[in-house]
Amino acid sequence: MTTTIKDVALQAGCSIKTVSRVINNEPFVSVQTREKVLQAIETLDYAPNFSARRLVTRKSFTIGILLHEAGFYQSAILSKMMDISYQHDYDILLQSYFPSHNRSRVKLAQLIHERRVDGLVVTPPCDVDPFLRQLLASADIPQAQITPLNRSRQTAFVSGDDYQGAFLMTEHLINLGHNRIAYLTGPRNHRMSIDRLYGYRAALDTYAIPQDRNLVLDSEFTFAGGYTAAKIMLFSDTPPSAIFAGSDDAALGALFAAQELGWKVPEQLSICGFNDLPQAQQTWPGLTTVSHPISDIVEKATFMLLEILSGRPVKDKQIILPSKLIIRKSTGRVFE
Amino acid sequence: MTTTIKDVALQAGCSIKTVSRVINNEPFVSVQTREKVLQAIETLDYAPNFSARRLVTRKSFTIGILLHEAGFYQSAILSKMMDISYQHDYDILLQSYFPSHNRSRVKLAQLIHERRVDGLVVTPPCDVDPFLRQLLASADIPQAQITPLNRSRQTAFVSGDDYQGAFLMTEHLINLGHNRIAYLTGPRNHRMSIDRLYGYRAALDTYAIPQDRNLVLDSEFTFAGGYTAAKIMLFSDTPPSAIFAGSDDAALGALFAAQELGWKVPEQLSICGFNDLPQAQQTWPGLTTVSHPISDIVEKATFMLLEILSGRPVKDKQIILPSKLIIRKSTGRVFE
DNA sequence: GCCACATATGACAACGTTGTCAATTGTTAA
DNA sequence: TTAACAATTGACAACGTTGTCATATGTGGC
Repeated sequence: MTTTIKDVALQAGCSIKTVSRVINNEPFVSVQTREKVLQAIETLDYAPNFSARRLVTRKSFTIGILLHEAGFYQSAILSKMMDISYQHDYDILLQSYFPSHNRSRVKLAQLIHERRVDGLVVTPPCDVDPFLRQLLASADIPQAQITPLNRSRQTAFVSGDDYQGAFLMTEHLINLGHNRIAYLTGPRNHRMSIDRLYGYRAALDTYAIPQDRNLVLDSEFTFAGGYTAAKIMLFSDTPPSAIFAGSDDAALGALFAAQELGWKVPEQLSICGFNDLPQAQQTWPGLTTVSHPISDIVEKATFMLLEILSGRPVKDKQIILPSKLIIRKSTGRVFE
Repeated sequence: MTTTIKDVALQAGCSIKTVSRVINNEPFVSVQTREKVLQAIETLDYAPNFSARRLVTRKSFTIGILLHEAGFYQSAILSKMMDISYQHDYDILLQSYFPSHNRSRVKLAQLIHERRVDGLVVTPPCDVDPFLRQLLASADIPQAQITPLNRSRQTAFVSGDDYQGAFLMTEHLINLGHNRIAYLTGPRNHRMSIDRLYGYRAALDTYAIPQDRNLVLDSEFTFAGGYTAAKIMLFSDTPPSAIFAGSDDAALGALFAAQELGWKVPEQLSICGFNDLPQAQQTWPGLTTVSHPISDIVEKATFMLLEILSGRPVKDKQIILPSKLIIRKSTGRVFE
């Protein structure tokens, strides 16, 4: 039998309501009484029952995090979220979401409906699923999105600046003397993939470098995608002198392909990516990339959600953080 | 106002208890009544309130997962756990644990005390902390450990075979002609680190290769640890012809160091690791390593926990899964 | 000495479910 | 026909909190 608030009240010689007041730091409890209650709590090793508390307050003190897959990007997100919620006494509930998977949708709808979570942090690429977007839009639950697919909605989000990052990177390559720069895209329905493509194109235009359709290859933001795309590029009659992959995963795949084929990086071929995953600096040569400040992004998004949950007004609900160039060893001057 | 069981009862023209019976699939409800109730649930879009249900059943239908850090290993664990709990209708609660961090301990104790989770999956390296071990041992809560530090206790666990894996790897190197094989350890208080060291030594003994103390270097199971240790080794007067790192992270660090110093892998130096992380095959040259079947381990551990939770007897509570050699390009014949 | 008002406390009703147990109905065996 | 028993149903009390409201108790101003 676990100890309840009644036991504490009995021990402290007061009513359960007074104990409740002490627990919740409510005013109007005399110092002596408070002391007695705290003493009793200590003695009895009492802890309030969350289910009861939740039942009556209609809050769960839990943040749900919607995850599609569990990769590096996601673990970086989780890591930061754990820190923040740890400090704010919120629990974190993991909820997997498989796009276009009916059971998944039903489960999420239940989660929201039953208020098992007070708020939701949505991670990419969950929101590629139109059903999910609709569900979230119509659901009456506080939410914050991390680098969402679609920015037109009214929901709160925090994102990196994909356009600017890609511009910077392309500019960096141009400054190194490259004028045949290949770009490996991600899925065309990912906003970030398109934004990066536009940034790449804008930089080319700015420096008056003609666009070459053959240098833009539709791919996936994965190791395998980058690997395959790079091989296609490198086997072509007029290979590029630099490959800019839209994600680090793809860049690592491209790097692997190049090394497998015996190309020297960066002497014969420059390769760069986007995101600055931990692997980017653990590979040889270190990968030049664009930092995507995921830790900041998650921190801001989670904090935003907590603010919304606590009822405080949030002034800026849509934040885009600037990108930064991270130059390592995988890019270099063009070698004639 | 959300719909409750009362609304459903009213709509279906029966008592709340009968509705409860239908929800919980209890017997002794006539087909007609069940039908009416289901109809009402459908119409009203009703979902039971978890807090109320938890309060009365004293169960939370939630599995807690204790994590120290959120790295790759951990995200592999989460990924699998999400799958399984998804299928079994359990929620997953993330709980961070920072060893020798007092607040962390208090929070965990509360979590258990308040029964916010029905059971706990403990991931490494949380249990290096003696306080945690004591807390878990004295806590009356079902738990399953993943590759625990200490196997002497009565708790359920699933682990890989570290000794055998290291033996196989060392044997592989010996068969390639190596007789100066360095081994980079992990922390000495990690059982797995020691087990792997013993496996390495046993293989040397089996093939009558003299042990050389200078070839065993105390390190960390991290990229930085492997990097530093490899540099020390490679700068020595009598460098090894092969470096066996006790973890893939360390092996990747060693590989980076070797490449930075201009050593050709595997022509001049063989490098191998342990765990078969995804990066192991995304680096060039691909890393020879020992598979640590983390997915199976987590599946078995989680399943075990669910069995315990459901009250079914678990026959084998301590499982050690065999390791397997994964040969890639980072190891080769000794080059004279 | 008394009123007004802030401080301090408790009795009791929620919250929405499941568990207990009694009551009703239907069915089978003697 | 009736006893025995299974199937079906519901009334009501938990579960352990917090919210509401009423009731003390002190305290300062007149």
